[in-house]
Amino acid sequence: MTKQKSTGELPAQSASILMLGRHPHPIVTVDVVLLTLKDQQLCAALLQRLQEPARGEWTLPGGWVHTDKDEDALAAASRILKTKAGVESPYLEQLQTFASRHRDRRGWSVSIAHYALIAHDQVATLNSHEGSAPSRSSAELIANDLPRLKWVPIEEIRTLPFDHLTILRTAVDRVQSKTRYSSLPVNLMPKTFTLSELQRVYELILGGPIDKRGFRRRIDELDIVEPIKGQLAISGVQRPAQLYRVKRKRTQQLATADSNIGIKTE
Amino acid sequence: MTKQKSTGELPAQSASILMLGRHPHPIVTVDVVLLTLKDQQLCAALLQRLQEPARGEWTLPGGWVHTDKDEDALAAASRILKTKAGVESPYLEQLQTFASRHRDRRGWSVSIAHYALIAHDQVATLNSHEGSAPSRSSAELIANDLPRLKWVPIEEIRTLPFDHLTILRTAVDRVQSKTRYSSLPVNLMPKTFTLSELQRVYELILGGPIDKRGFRRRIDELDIVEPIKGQLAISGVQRPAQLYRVKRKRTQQLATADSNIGIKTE
DNA sequence: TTAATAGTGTCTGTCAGACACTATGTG
DNA sequence: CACATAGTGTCTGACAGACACTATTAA
Repeated sequence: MTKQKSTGELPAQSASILMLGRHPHPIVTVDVVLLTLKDQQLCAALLQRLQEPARGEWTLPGGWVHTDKDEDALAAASRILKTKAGVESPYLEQLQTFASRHRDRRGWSVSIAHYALIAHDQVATLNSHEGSAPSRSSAELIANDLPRLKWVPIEEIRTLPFDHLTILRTAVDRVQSKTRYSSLPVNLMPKTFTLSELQRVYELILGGPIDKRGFRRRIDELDIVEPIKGQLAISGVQRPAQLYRVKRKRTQQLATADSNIGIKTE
Repeated sequence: MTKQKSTGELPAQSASILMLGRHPHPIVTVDVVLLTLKDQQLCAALLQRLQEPARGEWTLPGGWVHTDKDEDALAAASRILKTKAGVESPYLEQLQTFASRHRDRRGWSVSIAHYALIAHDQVATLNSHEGSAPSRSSAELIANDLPRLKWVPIEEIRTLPFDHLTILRTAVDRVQSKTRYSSLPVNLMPKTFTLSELQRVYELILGGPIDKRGFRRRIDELDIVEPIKGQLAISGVQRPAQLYRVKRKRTQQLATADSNIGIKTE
Protein backbone atom coordinates (compact mmCIF):
# COMPACT_ATOMS: atom_id res chain seq x y z
CA MET A 1 0.00 0.00 0.00
CA THR A 2 1.34 3.39 -0.91
CA LYS A 3 2.41 5.48 1.98
CA GLN A 4 1.44 9.05 1.40
CA LYS A 5 1.19 12.32 3.13
CA SER A 6 -1.90 11.35 5.04
CA THR A 7 -4.77 13.44 3.89
CA GLY A 8 -5.90 10.99 1.29
CA GLU A 9 -6.97 13.83 -0.94
CA LEU A 10 -3.80 15.29 -2.32
CA PRO A 11 -4.10 17.79 -5.07
CA ALA A 12 -0.99 16.95 -7.03
CA GLN A 13 -2.25 13.65 -8.27
CA SER A 14 -4.67 13.53 -11.11
CA ALA A 15 -6.17 10.29 -9.99
CA SER A 16 -8.97 8.32 -11.51
CA ILE A 17 -12.41 9.69 -10.90
CA LEU A 18 -13.23 6.98 -8.46
CA MET A 19 -9.95 7.34 -6.64
CA LEU A 20 -10.04 3.66 -5.92
CA GLY A 21 -7.18 1.73 -4.47
CA ARG A 22 -5.52 4.45 -2.50
CA HIS A 23 -6.73 2.72 0.62
CA PRO A 24 -8.31 -0.70 0.77
CA HIS A 25 -12.04 -0.24 0.71
CA PRO A 26 -14.02 -1.16 3.77
CA ILE A 27 -16.71 -3.78 3.46
CA VAL A 28 -20.12 -2.13 3.62
CA THR A 29 -23.03 -4.04 5.08
CA VAL A 30 -26.43 -3.36 6.52
CA ASP A 31 -27.66 -5.16 9.63
CA VAL A 32 -31.17 -5.00 10.98
CA VAL A 33 -32.49 -5.57 14.45
CA LEU A 34 -35.98 -6.85 13.72
CA LEU A 35 -38.20 -6.81 16.77
CA THR A 36 -41.64 -8.17 17.40
CA LEU A 37 -43.89 -9.12 20.26
CA LYS A 38 -44.51 -12.79 20.80
CA ASP A 39 -46.04 -14.48 23.80
CA GLN A 40 -45.83 -11.28 25.78
CA GLN A 41 -42.13 -10.93 25.11
CA LEU A 42 -40.02 -8.62 23.02
CA CYS A 43 -38.21 -10.84 20.56
CA ALA A 44 -35.51 -10.33 17.97
CA ALA A 45 -35.26 -12.21 14.70
CA LEU A 46 -32.11 -14.25 14.29
CA LEU A 47 -31.01 -16.02 11.13
CA GLN A 48 -28.74 -19.00 10.87
CA ARG A 49 -25.78 -18.04 8.71
CA LEU A 50 -25.34 -20.05 5.58
CA GLN A 51 -21.66 -19.32 5.06
CA GLU A 52 -18.38 -18.42 6.64
CA PRO A 53 -17.53 -16.70 8.77
CA ALA A 54 -19.67 -17.87 11.66
CA ARG A 55 -21.40 -20.38 9.46
CA GLY A 56 -24.28 -22.06 11.23
CA GLU A 57 -24.43 -19.46 13.97
CA TRP A 58 -27.44 -17.28 14.63
CA THR A 59 -26.99 -13.61 13.79
CA LEU A 60 -28.93 -10.49 13.00
CA PRO A 61 -30.31 -10.31 9.47
CA GLY A 62 -27.78 -8.50 7.37
CA GLY A 63 -26.01 -8.35 4.07
CA TRP A 64 -24.01 -6.27 1.73
CA VAL A 65 -25.23 -3.16 0.11
CA HIS A 66 -26.05 -4.01 -3.48
CA THR A 67 -25.00 -0.91 -5.30
CA ASP A 68 -26.74 -2.05 -8.45
CA LYS A 69 -30.12 -2.49 -6.78
CA ASP A 70 -30.34 -0.49 -3.60
CA GLU A 71 -31.07 3.21 -3.87
CA ASP A 72 -29.91 3.92 -0.36
CA ALA A 73 -29.17 2.28 2.95
CA LEU A 74 -32.79 2.15 3.99
CA ALA A 75 -33.68 0.39 0.77
CA ALA A 76 -30.93 -2.11 1.37
CA ALA A 77 -32.27 -2.80 4.85
CA SER A 78 -35.74 -3.18 3.45
CA ARG A 79 -34.55 -5.62 0.81
CA ILE A 80 -32.68 -7.67 3.36
CA LEU A 81 -35.74 -7.90 5.57
CA LYS A 82 -37.87 -9.00 2.70
CA THR A 83 -35.55 -11.52 1.11
CA LYS A 84 -34.00 -12.97 4.23
CA ALA A 85 -36.65 -12.65 6.87
CA GLY A 86 -39.75 -12.61 4.72
CA VAL A 87 -40.96 -9.40 6.30
CA GLU A 88 -42.80 -6.92 4.15
CA SER A 89 -43.06 -3.35 5.33
CA PRO A 90 -42.24 -2.85 8.94
CA TYR A 91 -41.44 0.35 10.73
CA LEU A 92 -37.81 0.77 9.74
CA GLU A 93 -35.28 3.35 10.82
CA GLN A 94 -31.56 3.83 10.81
CA LEU A 95 -30.01 3.12 14.18
CA GLN A 96 -26.30 3.84 14.14
CA THR A 97 -23.29 2.90 12.12
CA PHE A 98 -20.74 0.51 13.50
CA ALA A 99 -17.49 0.81 11.63
CA SER A 100 -14.11 -0.37 12.71
CA ARG A 101 -11.18 -2.56 11.93
CA HIS A 102 -12.02 -5.18 14.50
CA ARG A 103 -15.71 -5.88 14.32
CA ASP A 104 -15.40 -8.44 11.52
CA ARG A 105 -12.41 -10.66 11.03
CA ARG A 106 -12.61 -10.16 7.30
CA GLY A 107 -11.22 -6.68 7.75
CA TRP A 108 -12.25 -3.08 8.18
CA SER A 109 -15.99 -3.13 7.88
CA VAL A 110 -18.96 -0.84 8.08
CA SER A 111 -22.36 -1.89 9.30
CA ILE A 112 -25.09 0.65 8.80
CA ALA A 113 -27.35 -0.74 11.50
CA HIS A 114 -31.11 -0.34 11.41
CA TYR A 115 -33.95 -1.42 13.58
CA ALA A 116 -37.41 -2.52 12.59
CA LEU A 117 -40.65 -3.18 14.41
CA ILE A 118 -43.45 -5.36 13.17
CA ALA A 119 -46.60 -6.96 14.48
CA HIS A 120 -46.11 -10.65 14.95
CA ASP A 121 -49.16 -11.49 12.88
CA GLN A 122 -47.51 -9.85 9.87
CA VAL A 123 -44.51 -12.12 9.88
CA ALA A 124 -44.41 -14.69 7.13
CA THR A 125 -43.72 -18.09 8.62
CA LEU A 126 -42.08 -19.58 5.57
CA ASN A 127 -38.64 -20.10 6.90
CA SER A 128 -39.33 -19.53 10.54
CA HIS A 129 -38.17 -22.11 12.90
CA GLU A 130 -39.48 -22.95 16.34
CA GLY A 131 -37.87 -24.84 19.14
CA SER A 132 -34.23 -25.56 19.68
CA ALA A 133 -33.31 -28.06 17.01
CA PRO A 134 -29.68 -29.11 16.82
CA SER A 135 -27.67 -27.24 14.22
CA ARG A 136 -27.90 -28.71 10.79
CA SER A 137 -25.05 -30.30 8.93
CA SER A 138 -23.30 -28.49 6.12
CA ALA A 139 -25.29 -30.45 3.59
CA GLU A 140 -28.53 -29.39 5.21
CA LEU A 141 -27.45 -25.79 5.46
CA ILE A 142 -26.85 -25.40 1.77
CA ALA A 143 -29.90 -27.36 0.82
CA ASN A 144 -32.08 -24.28 1.01
CA ASP A 145 -31.63 -20.72 -0.18
CA LEU A 146 -33.41 -19.20 2.75
CA PRO A 147 -31.63 -19.14 6.04
CA ARG A 148 -33.62 -20.44 8.98
CA LEU A 149 -35.20 -17.84 11.20
CA LYS A 150 -36.09 -17.85 14.85
CA TRP A 151 -37.51 -15.35 17.28
CA VAL A 152 -35.65 -15.11 20.54
CA PRO A 153 -36.71 -13.10 23.59
CA ILE A 154 -34.13 -10.40 23.94
CA GLU A 155 -33.27 -11.20 27.55
CA GLU A 156 -32.29 -14.68 26.48
CA ILE A 157 -29.79 -13.48 23.92
CA ARG A 158 -26.49 -13.52 25.75
CA THR A 159 -23.99 -13.79 22.93
CA LEU A 160 -23.93 -13.16 19.22
CA PRO A 161 -21.18 -13.30 16.60
CA PHE A 162 -19.28 -10.17 15.54
CA ASP A 163 -20.54 -7.11 17.40
CA HIS A 164 -24.15 -8.06 16.87
CA LEU A 165 -24.90 -8.14 20.58
CA THR A 166 -23.83 -4.52 20.87
CA ILE A 167 -26.02 -3.63 17.94
CA LEU A 168 -28.95 -5.46 19.46
CA ARG A 169 -28.52 -3.75 22.81
CA THR A 170 -28.24 -0.36 21.15
CA ALA A 171 -31.46 -0.98 19.27
CA VAL A 172 -33.34 -2.07 22.37
CA ASP A 173 -32.10 0.99 24.24
CA ARG A 174 -33.34 3.17 21.41
CA VAL A 175 -36.73 1.54 21.37
CA GLN A 176 -37.08 1.95 25.12
CA SER A 177 -36.01 5.53 24.92
CA LYS A 178 -38.45 6.38 22.16
CA THR A 179 -41.20 4.50 23.92
CA ARG A 180 -40.97 7.00 26.76
CA TYR A 181 -42.11 9.91 24.67
CA SER A 182 -43.59 8.61 21.45
CA SER A 183 -46.03 6.19 19.95
CA LEU A 184 -43.35 3.94 18.52
CA PRO A 185 -44.79 0.76 20.07
CA VAL A 186 -47.97 0.96 17.98
CA ASN A 187 -45.80 -0.51 15.26
CA LEU A 188 -45.72 -3.72 17.25
CA MET A 189 -49.50 -3.96 17.46
CA PRO A 190 -51.84 -5.91 15.22
CA LYS A 191 -54.31 -4.01 13.08
CA THR A 192 -56.75 -3.60 15.93
CA PHE A 193 -56.13 -3.60 19.62
CA THR A 194 -57.47 -2.29 22.87
CA LEU A 195 -55.88 0.43 24.94
CA SER A 196 -55.20 -2.05 27.69
CA GLU A 197 -53.29 -4.21 25.27
CA LEU A 198 -51.30 -1.22 24.08
CA GLN A 199 -50.55 -0.33 27.66
CA ARG A 200 -49.33 -3.84 28.34
CA VAL A 201 -46.90 -3.47 25.43
CA TYR A 202 -45.56 -0.21 26.82
CA GLU A 203 -45.14 -1.82 30.22
CA LEU A 204 -43.37 -4.74 28.68
CA ILE A 205 -40.90 -2.60 26.81
CA LEU A 206 -40.25 -0.26 29.69
CA GLY A 207 -40.19 -3.03 32.25
CA GLY A 208 -42.61 -1.73 34.83
CA PRO A 209 -46.25 -0.87 35.53
CA ILE A 210 -47.71 2.34 34.13
CA ASP A 211 -50.65 4.18 35.61
CA LYS A 212 -53.75 3.61 33.53
CA ARG A 213 -55.05 7.17 33.76
CA GLY A 214 -51.79 8.78 32.83
CA PHE A 215 -51.23 6.37 30.01
CA ARG A 216 -54.57 7.10 28.41
CA ARG A 217 -54.13 10.83 28.81
CA ARG A 218 -50.79 10.58 27.03
CA ILE A 219 -52.03 8.37 24.25
CA ASP A 220 -54.83 10.65 23.27
CA GLU A 221 -52.57 13.69 23.50
CA LEU A 222 -50.30 11.94 21.02
CA ASP A 223 -53.39 11.56 18.85
CA ILE A 224 -52.27 8.48 16.99
CA VAL A 225 -55.00 5.96 17.52
CA GLU A 226 -58.73 6.08 16.90
CA PRO A 227 -61.60 3.94 18.14
CA ILE A 228 -63.46 1.69 15.73
CA LYS A 229 -67.12 0.89 15.99
CA GLY A 230 -66.67 -2.75 16.85
CA GLN A 231 -66.20 -4.02 20.34
CA LEU A 232 -63.85 -6.63 21.69
CA ALA A 233 -65.41 -9.54 23.48
CA ILE A 234 -62.57 -11.90 24.28
CA SER A 235 -62.30 -13.25 27.79
CA GLY A 236 -65.76 -13.97 28.97
CA VAL A 237 -66.36 -12.52 32.35
CA GLN A 238 -65.60 -8.84 31.92
CA ARG A 239 -66.56 -5.65 30.25
CA PRO A 240 -65.54 -5.69 26.57
CA ALA A 241 -63.05 -3.06 25.50
CA GLN A 242 -63.19 -0.55 22.71
CA LEU A 243 -61.08 -1.56 19.73
CA TYR A 244 -58.61 0.95 18.32
CA ARG A 245 -56.51 1.24 15.22
CA VAL A 246 -53.62 3.45 14.21
CA LYS A 247 -54.81 6.69 12.63
CA ARG A 248 -54.36 6.95 8.91
CA LYS A 249 -53.11 10.48 8.42
CA ARG A 250 -50.39 9.85 10.92
CA THR A 251 -47.63 12.40 10.67
CA GLN A 252 -44.38 10.59 11.06
CA GLN A 253 -43.36 13.39 13.36
CA LEU A 254 -42.22 11.95 16.63
CA ALA A 255 -42.40 14.77 19.10
CA THR A 256 -38.92 15.40 20.36
CA ALA A 257 -38.94 16.01 24.06
CA ASP A 258 -38.43 19.71 24.11
CA SER A 259 -39.55 20.61 27.54
CA ASN A 260 -36.45 20.85 29.59
CA ILE A 261 -34.68 24.10 29.05
CA GLY A 262 -37.50 26.32 28.05
CA ILE A 263 -37.54 29.06 25.55
CA LYS A 264 -39.77 31.82 26.72
CA THR A 265 -42.85 31.77 24.63
CA GLU A 266 -43.61 35.42 24.46
CA MET B 1 -21.56 -7.70 -13.01
CA THR B 2 -22.78 -11.13 -12.17
CA LYS B 3 -26.47 -11.37 -11.72
CA GLN B 4 -27.26 -13.70 -8.92
CA LYS B 5 -30.10 -14.88 -6.84
CA SER B 6 -30.25 -11.75 -4.80
CA THR B 7 -29.28 -12.57 -1.28
CA GLY B 8 -25.71 -11.62 -1.86
CA GLU B 9 -24.63 -14.36 0.48
CA LEU B 10 -25.07 -17.55 -1.42
CA PRO B 11 -23.67 -20.68 0.09
CA ALA B 12 -22.68 -22.54 -3.04
CA GLN B 13 -19.78 -20.31 -3.97
CA SER B 14 -16.52 -20.72 -2.19
CA ALA B 15 -15.51 -17.17 -2.74
CA SER B 16 -12.44 -15.36 -1.59
CA ILE B 17 -12.39 -14.48 2.05
CA LEU B 18 -13.10 -10.88 1.33
CA MET B 19 -15.93 -11.70 -1.04
CA LEU B 20 -14.96 -8.71 -3.08
CA GLY B 21 -16.31 -7.97 -6.47
CA ARG B 22 -19.72 -9.47 -6.18
CA HIS B 23 -21.15 -5.99 -6.11
CA PRO B 24 -19.18 -2.82 -6.74
CA HIS B 25 -18.08 -1.48 -3.41
CA PRO B 26 -19.50 1.78 -2.19
CA ILE B 27 -17.14 4.62 -1.47
CA VAL B 28 -16.83 5.13 2.29
CA THR B 29 -16.17 8.58 3.64
CA VAL B 30 -16.50 10.46 6.88
CA ASP B 31 -17.81 14.01 6.98
CA VAL B 32 -17.78 16.26 10.01
CA VAL B 33 -19.95 19.22 10.89
CA LEU B 34 -17.56 21.25 13.01
CA LEU B 35 -19.32 23.95 14.97
CA THR B 36 -18.04 26.79 17.06
CA LEU B 37 -19.19 30.07 18.46
CA LYS B 38 -17.75 33.18 16.92
CA ASP B 39 -18.92 36.75 17.31
CA GLN B 40 -22.09 35.58 19.01
CA GLN B 41 -22.97 33.29 16.14
CA LEU B 42 -23.03 29.56 15.66
CA CYS B 43 -20.61 28.89 12.82
CA ALA B 44 -19.65 25.84 10.80
CA ALA B 45 -16.20 25.16 9.42
CA LEU B 46 -16.02 24.93 5.65
CA LEU B 47 -13.01 23.85 3.62
CA GLN B 48 -12.25 24.74 0.06
CA ARG B 49 -11.93 21.53 -1.90
CA LEU B 50 -8.57 20.94 -3.52
CA GLN B 51 -9.75 18.50 -6.15
CA GLU B 52 -12.60 17.31 -8.29
CA PRO B 53 -15.40 16.94 -7.94
CA ALA B 54 -16.51 20.34 -6.73
CA ARG B 55 -12.96 21.61 -6.82
CA GLY B 56 -12.69 25.06 -5.31
CA GLU B 57 -16.07 24.89 -3.65
CA TRP B 58 -16.55 25.09 0.09
CA THR B 59 -17.66 21.89 1.79
CA LEU B 60 -17.76 20.15 5.13
CA PRO B 61 -14.45 18.68 6.24
CA GLY B 62 -14.41 15.09 5.11
CA GLY B 63 -12.39 12.33 3.61
CA TRP B 64 -12.08 8.65 3.06
CA VAL B 65 -11.72 6.16 5.77
CA HIS B 66 -8.10 5.06 5.84
CA THR B 67 -8.35 1.42 6.68
CA ASP B 68 -4.65 1.23 7.36
CA LYS B 69 -4.65 4.00 9.95
CA ASP B 70 -8.11 4.52 11.37
CA GLU B 71 -9.29 2.14 14.05
CA ASP B 72 -12.90 3.11 13.63
CA ALA B 73 -15.16 5.77 12.19
CA LEU B 74 -14.71 8.09 15.15
CA ALA B 75 -10.95 7.88 14.77
CA ALA B 76 -11.28 8.71 11.11
CA ALA B 77 -13.36 11.76 11.94
CA SER B 78 -10.84 12.80 14.52
CA ARG B 79 -7.98 12.44 12.09
CA ILE B 80 -9.80 14.46 9.48
CA LEU B 81 -10.48 17.25 11.94
CA LYS B 82 -6.87 17.33 12.97
CA THR B 83 -5.23 17.13 9.57
CA LYS B 84 -7.68 19.19 7.59
CA ALA B 85 -9.08 21.67 10.05
CA GLY B 86 -6.24 21.80 12.55
CA VAL B 87 -8.59 21.04 15.43
CA GLU B 88 -7.29 18.93 18.26
CA SER B 89 -9.79 17.24 20.54
CA PRO B 90 -13.26 18.60 20.27
CA TYR B 91 -16.46 17.05 21.48
CA LEU B 92 -17.09 14.56 18.70
CA GLU B 93 -20.01 12.25 18.12
CA GLN B 94 -21.49 10.24 15.32
CA LEU B 95 -24.48 11.93 13.76
CA GLN B 96 -26.05 9.76 11.12
CA THR B 97 -25.01 7.89 8.03
CA PHE B 98 -25.93 9.18 4.62
CA ALA B 99 -25.67 6.45 2.06
CA SER B 100 -27.17 6.35 -1.38
CA ARG B 101 -26.57 6.09 -5.03
CA HIS B 102 -27.21 9.74 -5.75
CA ARG B 103 -25.46 11.76 -3.11
CA ASP B 104 -22.14 11.81 -4.92
CA ARG B 105 -21.74 11.75 -8.66
CA ARG B 106 -18.82 9.36 -8.33
CA GLY B 107 -21.25 6.59 -7.48
CA TRP B 108 -22.88 4.81 -4.59
CA SER B 109 -21.31 6.37 -1.54
CA VAL B 110 -21.48 6.25 2.20
CA SER B 111 -20.84 9.18 4.45
CA ILE B 112 -20.64 8.38 8.13
CA ALA B 113 -21.45 11.89 9.30
CA HIS B 114 -20.27 13.25 12.62
CA TYR B 115 -20.59 16.50 14.42
CA ALA B 116 -18.09 18.26 16.60
CA LEU B 117 -18.18 21.21 18.96
CA ILE B 118 -15.20 23.27 19.99
CA ALA B 119 -14.45 26.54 21.72
CA HIS B 120 -13.36 29.12 19.24
CA ASP B 121 -10.22 29.88 21.19
CA GLN B 122 -9.07 26.31 20.67
CA VAL B 123 -9.09 26.54 16.92
CA ALA B 124 -5.71 26.72 15.28
CA THR B 125 -5.61 29.60 12.87
CA LEU B 126 -2.99 28.17 10.56
CA ASN B 127 -5.06 27.74 7.46
CA SER B 128 -8.07 29.70 8.50
CA HIS B 129 -9.25 32.32 6.15
CA GLU B 130 -11.24 35.42 6.92
CA GLY B 131 -13.24 37.63 4.67
CA SER B 132 -14.60 36.82 1.28
CA ALA B 133 -11.62 36.58 -0.98
CA PRO B 134 -12.25 35.58 -4.57
CA SER B 135 -11.66 31.93 -5.26
CA ARG B 136 -8.10 31.10 -6.07
CA SER B 137 -6.80 29.86 -9.36
CA SER B 138 -5.92 26.25 -9.86
CA ALA B 139 -2.27 27.03 -9.42
CA GLU B 140 -2.96 28.67 -6.12
CA LEU B 141 -5.13 25.84 -4.98
CA ILE B 142 -2.51 23.22 -5.39
CA ALA B 143 0.24 25.41 -3.99
CA ASN B 144 -0.57 24.35 -0.47
CA ASP B 145 -1.31 21.01 1.13
CA LEU B 146 -3.85 22.38 3.55
CA PRO B 147 -7.19 23.41 2.20
CA ARG B 148 -8.35 26.85 3.21
CA LEU B 149 -10.79 27.03 6.07
CA LYS B 150 -13.48 29.51 6.89
CA TRP B 151 -16.12 29.81 9.58
CA VAL B 152 -19.56 30.66 8.30
CA PRO B 153 -22.63 31.48 10.40
CA ILE B 154 -25.02 28.63 9.83
CA GLU B 155 -27.91 30.87 8.80
CA GLU B 156 -25.80 32.21 5.97
CA ILE B 157 -25.10 28.79 4.51
CA ARG B 158 -27.72 28.37 1.82
CA THR B 159 -26.15 25.84 -0.47
CA LEU B 160 -23.38 23.28 -0.30
CA PRO B 161 -22.15 20.66 -2.74
CA PHE B 162 -23.32 17.04 -2.56
CA ASP B 163 -25.79 16.56 0.28
CA HIS B 164 -23.69 18.53 2.70
CA LEU B 165 -26.44 21.02 3.40
CA THR B 166 -28.69 18.20 4.59
CA ILE B 167 -25.92 16.92 6.79
CA LEU B 168 -25.34 20.37 8.22
CA ARG B 169 -29.01 20.89 8.95
CA THR B 170 -29.28 17.50 10.59
CA ALA B 171 -26.33 18.31 12.81
CA VAL B 172 -27.74 21.66 13.84
CA ASP B 173 -31.07 20.05 14.63
CA ARG B 174 -29.32 17.51 16.77
CA VAL B 175 -27.39 20.15 18.64
CA GLN B 176 -30.53 22.15 19.30
CA SER B 177 -32.37 19.09 20.45
CA LYS B 178 -29.62 18.03 22.85
CA THR B 179 -29.28 21.58 24.10
CA ARG B 180 -32.82 21.35 25.42
CA TYR B 181 -32.05 18.67 27.94
CA SER B 182 -28.30 18.42 28.31
CA SER B 183 -25.13 20.34 28.89
CA LEU B 184 -23.85 19.86 25.36
CA PRO B 185 -23.20 23.59 24.80
CA VAL B 186 -20.47 23.69 27.45
CA ASN B 187 -18.31 22.19 24.74
CA LEU B 188 -18.53 25.49 22.92
CA MET B 189 -17.29 27.48 25.89
CA PRO B 190 -13.75 28.61 26.63
CA LYS B 191 -12.00 27.21 29.69
CA THR B 192 -13.67 29.65 32.02
CA PHE B 193 -16.94 31.46 31.63
CA THR B 194 -19.76 33.00 33.59
CA LEU B 195 -23.24 31.58 33.90
CA SER B 196 -24.60 34.56 32.03
CA GLU B 197 -22.29 33.80 29.15
CA LEU B 198 -23.35 30.18 29.17
CA GLN B 199 -26.97 31.25 29.17
CA ARG B 200 -26.35 33.51 26.21
CA VAL B 201 -24.97 30.51 24.32
CA TYR B 202 -28.03 28.45 25.11
CA GLU B 203 -30.25 31.28 23.96
CA LEU B 204 -28.28 31.62 20.79
CA ILE B 205 -28.57 27.96 19.92
CA LEU B 206 -32.22 27.71 20.81
CA GLY B 207 -33.09 31.04 19.27
CA GLY B 208 -34.95 32.72 22.09
CA PRO B 209 -34.66 34.14 25.59
CA ILE B 210 -34.48 31.80 28.57
CA ASP B 211 -35.53 32.69 32.09
CA LYS B 212 -32.50 33.29 34.27
CA ARG B 213 -33.82 31.56 37.35
CA GLY B 214 -34.92 28.45 35.55
CA PHE B 215 -31.69 28.28 33.62
CA ARG B 216 -29.55 28.38 36.73
CA ARG B 217 -31.72 25.82 38.48
CA ARG B 218 -31.29 23.48 35.54
CA ILE B 219 -27.57 23.99 35.23
CA ASP B 220 -26.84 23.11 38.78
CA GLU B 221 -29.15 20.14 38.65
CA LEU B 222 -27.11 18.92 35.71
CA ASP B 223 -24.09 19.34 37.95
CA ILE B 224 -21.57 19.90 35.22
CA VAL B 225 -19.90 23.19 36.04
CA GLU B 226 -18.17 24.41 39.17
CA PRO B 227 -17.25 27.88 40.38
CA ILE B 228 -13.61 28.90 40.52
CA LYS B 229 -12.18 31.19 43.13
CA GLY B 230 -11.37 33.98 40.73
CA GLN B 231 -13.85 36.61 39.74
CA LEU B 232 -14.59 38.14 36.40
CA ALA B 233 -14.15 41.84 36.14
CA ILE B 234 -14.65 42.69 32.51
CA SER B 235 -17.10 45.43 31.66
CA GLY B 236 -16.55 48.21 34.09
CA VAL B 237 -19.80 49.42 35.48
CA GLN B 238 -21.41 46.33 36.92
CA ARG B 239 -21.18 43.58 39.47
CA PRO B 240 -18.49 41.07 38.50
CA ALA B 241 -19.65 37.54 37.86
CA GLN B 242 -18.43 34.27 39.29
CA LEU B 243 -16.27 32.33 36.88
CA TYR B 244 -17.07 28.71 36.22
CA ARG B 245 -15.37 25.79 34.53
CA VAL B 246 -16.54 22.40 33.40
CA LYS B 247 -16.29 19.82 36.16
CA ARG B 248 -13.48 17.33 35.81
CA LYS B 249 -15.14 14.10 36.81
CA ARG B 250 -17.80 14.69 34.27
CA THR B 251 -19.63 11.51 33.36
CA GLN B 252 -20.22 11.55 29.65
CA GLN B 253 -23.73 10.42 30.46
CA LEU B 254 -26.20 12.74 28.86
CA ALA B 255 -29.43 12.27 30.71
CA THR B 256 -32.01 11.05 28.27
CA ALA B 257 -35.28 12.79 28.77
CA ASP B 258 -37.22 9.99 30.39
CA SER B 259 -40.08 11.82 31.91
CA ASN B 260 -42.91 11.40 29.54
CA ILE B 261 -44.54 8.04 29.95
CA GLY B 262 -43.72 7.24 33.48
CA ILE B 263 -42.90 3.94 35.00
CA LYS B 264 -44.31 3.73 38.47
CA THR B 265 -41.44 3.98 40.85
CA GLU B 266 -42.58 1.67 43.54
C1' DT C 1 -25.43 57.62 44.09
C1' DT C 2 -26.14 55.68 39.67
C1' DA C 3 -25.57 52.34 36.19
C1' DA C 4 -25.61 47.82 34.96
C1' DT C 5 -25.45 43.24 35.39
C1' DA C 6 -24.99 39.14 38.95
C1' DG C 7 -27.44 36.38 41.69
C1' DT C 8 -31.63 34.84 44.87
C1' DG C 9 -36.57 34.36 46.90
C1' DT C 10 -40.77 33.02 46.02
C1' DC C 11 -45.55 32.81 43.93
C1' DT C 12 -48.48 30.20 40.96
C1' DG C 13 -50.61 27.54 37.28
C1' DT C 14 -49.94 23.24 35.16
C1' DC C 15 -49.66 18.60 35.05
C1' DA C 16 -47.96 13.80 36.03
C1' DG C 17 -48.77 10.43 39.43
C1' DA C 18 -51.89 8.30 42.21
C1' DC C 19 -56.01 6.25 43.37
C1' DA C 20 -60.80 5.62 43.89
C1' DC C 21 -64.80 5.24 41.67
C1' DT C 22 -68.28 3.98 38.01
C1' DA C 23 -69.51 1.16 33.72
C1' DT C 24 -70.53 -2.99 31.30
C1' DG C 25 -70.12 -7.30 29.48
C1' DT C 26 -70.54 -12.78 30.66
C1' DG C 27 -71.94 -16.63 33.32
C1' DC D 1 -75.87 -10.68 41.20
C1' DA D 2 -70.94 -11.54 41.18
C1' DC D 3 -66.78 -11.17 38.73
C1' DA D 4 -63.33 -9.04 36.14
C1' DT D 5 -61.66 -5.75 33.45
C1' DA D 6 -62.86 -1.15 30.86
C1' DG D 7 -62.99 3.40 31.40
C1' DT D 8 -63.45 8.12 34.09
C1' DG D 9 -63.24 11.83 37.99
C1' DT D 10 -60.44 14.16 40.67
C1' DC D 11 -56.92 15.23 44.40
C1' DT D 12 -52.29 16.66 45.21
C1' DG D 13 -47.36 17.40 45.32
C1' DA D 14 -43.69 18.82 42.38
C1' DC D 15 -41.94 21.91 39.56
C1' DA D 16 -41.24 25.05 35.43
C1' DG D 17 -42.17 29.64 34.26
C1' DA D 18 -42.43 34.08 35.71
C1' DC D 19 -41.00 38.04 38.01
C1' DA D 20 -39.49 40.91 41.59
C1' DC D 21 -36.09 41.74 44.62
C1' DT D 22 -31.31 42.13 46.61
C1' DA D 23 -26.05 42.23 45.82
C1' DT D 24 -21.89 44.11 44.11
C1' DT D 25 -18.73 46.45 41.53
C1' DA D 26 -16.85 50.88 38.85
C1' DA D 27 -17.28 55.44 37.86
